[in-house]
Amino acid sequence: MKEAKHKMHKPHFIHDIRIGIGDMCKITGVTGRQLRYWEERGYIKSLADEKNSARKYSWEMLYKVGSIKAFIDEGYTLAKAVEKSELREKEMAIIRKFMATNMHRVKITDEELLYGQIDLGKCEGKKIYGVVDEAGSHLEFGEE
DNA sequence: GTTCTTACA
DNA sequence: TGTAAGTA
Repeated sequence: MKEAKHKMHKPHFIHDIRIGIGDMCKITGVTGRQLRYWEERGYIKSLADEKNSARKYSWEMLYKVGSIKAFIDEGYTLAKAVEKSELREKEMAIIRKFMATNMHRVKITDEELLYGQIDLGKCEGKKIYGVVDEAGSHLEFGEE
């Protein structure tokens, strides 16, 4: 009961989404020919449908295909696009881990422009804030 | 109608 | 990578 804790998703969660190749093409703009080739090269994976041999894709693959497609549209070759996509996903995983522990609170300063102040905790006694505003984004010390 | 594999341009 | 052919 406890080992499955992280797998206990409700049916409607995105992790249980299964997308057919047709929808994958419409959503990402990648052709079926490309999807089969990418899979053949080991860049992406698909789940074989129980009944026929039709492919089914997970939410993770939908995201990955979209990511690869974006890099290809930027001019990267398929191999480079996959490399960039996988690297970025790992970087994001690390960022999520960090934020899960260090992002104590986000104060929204402008809902329209999406500006805010992220409480990143303390470092050597000083409060640290990640600030996103009209100037872009930067770090600030909190006053104490 | 959709998807699959194979093969050719 | 696009497309055509013949299936399931």
